[in-house]
Amino acid sequence: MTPPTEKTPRLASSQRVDLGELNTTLGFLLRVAQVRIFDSFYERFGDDGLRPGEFSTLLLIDCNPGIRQGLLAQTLWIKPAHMTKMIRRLEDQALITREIPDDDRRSVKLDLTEAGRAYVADQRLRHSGANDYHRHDLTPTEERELARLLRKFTGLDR
Amino acid sequence: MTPPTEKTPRLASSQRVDLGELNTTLGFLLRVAQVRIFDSFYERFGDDGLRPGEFSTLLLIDCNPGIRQGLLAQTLWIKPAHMTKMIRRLEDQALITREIPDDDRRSVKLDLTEAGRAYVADQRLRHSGANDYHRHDLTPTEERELARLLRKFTGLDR
DNA sequence: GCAAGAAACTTTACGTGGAAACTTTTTAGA
DNA sequence: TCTAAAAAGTTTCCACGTAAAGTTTCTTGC
Repeated sequence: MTPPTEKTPRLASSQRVDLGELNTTLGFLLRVAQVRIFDSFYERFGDDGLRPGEFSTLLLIDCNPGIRQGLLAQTLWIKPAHMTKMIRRLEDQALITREIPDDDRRSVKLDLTEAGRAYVADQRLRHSGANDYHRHDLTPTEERELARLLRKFTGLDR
Repeated sequence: MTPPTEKTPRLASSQRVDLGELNTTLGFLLRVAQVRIFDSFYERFGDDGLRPGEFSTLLLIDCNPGIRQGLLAQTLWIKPAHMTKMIRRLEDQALITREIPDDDRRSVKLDLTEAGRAYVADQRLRHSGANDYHRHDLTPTEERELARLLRKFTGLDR
């Protein structure tokens, strides 16, 4: 979703800046957190050309075979116009198949190919493997709590 | 930072999708949270044409008068090339002033104009005002804890 | 004190994701 | 059943933010 990004230069001993209320502004904190985790993602997966949106798309098709393209887009909060392009890329790489079902010929059903399943299995290992992709200062408990709060904040838990 | 965005259509009773491991994937959760909060931001501030990045930039200049442009960019994780354009826009609106200091004529020092200070004061009220911009299911305690965890996750607390 | 390199932006050109309009298929209403 | 409206994707065009290269000003080593 975000282009592979060059690191923003970060001074070893950056002058002190008063963040003021940004320190407690969720919008700001969420953005910084996302920049950080996306950078980590590209550090690990950038070589493959795999992007966060593609990764989550593949994972979701894997968990929900035959899912309709629109529902996929809604779930991942990806705009339909963008989803169309992403799906085409994945199809070009022969990772997924598109099928127009007879019961509704407007829609598109998606499935992983054999190669797609293998690819997902492989990337999944790299993603959850223990290395510095997940490096941060949170304890495992805090990490789970952060995930819980985010699910509640987003409404994903409902 | 993100363009004003049309709402992704969200079905009232969306079919159930198995999120699988995305349910505990910080990258995914952070992205969804950010989409959500940016949408809220535009709902409230979109009319003014004020964007999240501009808002935080103005806040930071307000708290750190005379801050250098590069340090501002580092702090907000905004790329220098983009910061240049944003600063120009804000200068065109006469909200800030750019000054080339004599002790280092490569750099740029930033300050709010009188109009800028008034504008920030005004928007700050709207931003922290109690209305549905901050609507979510978190309790106040949970919201503070979320902010704390995000600061720790990002390293902003160090 | 002069050249070589670094630092702090700025400019240009581009890629990604989005809004709006379009196509095709399905549903609803008369 | 025939037309109007809605639904699901797709296409086109555009804006935002980035990378890479360029400019000017400092700094450093000789």
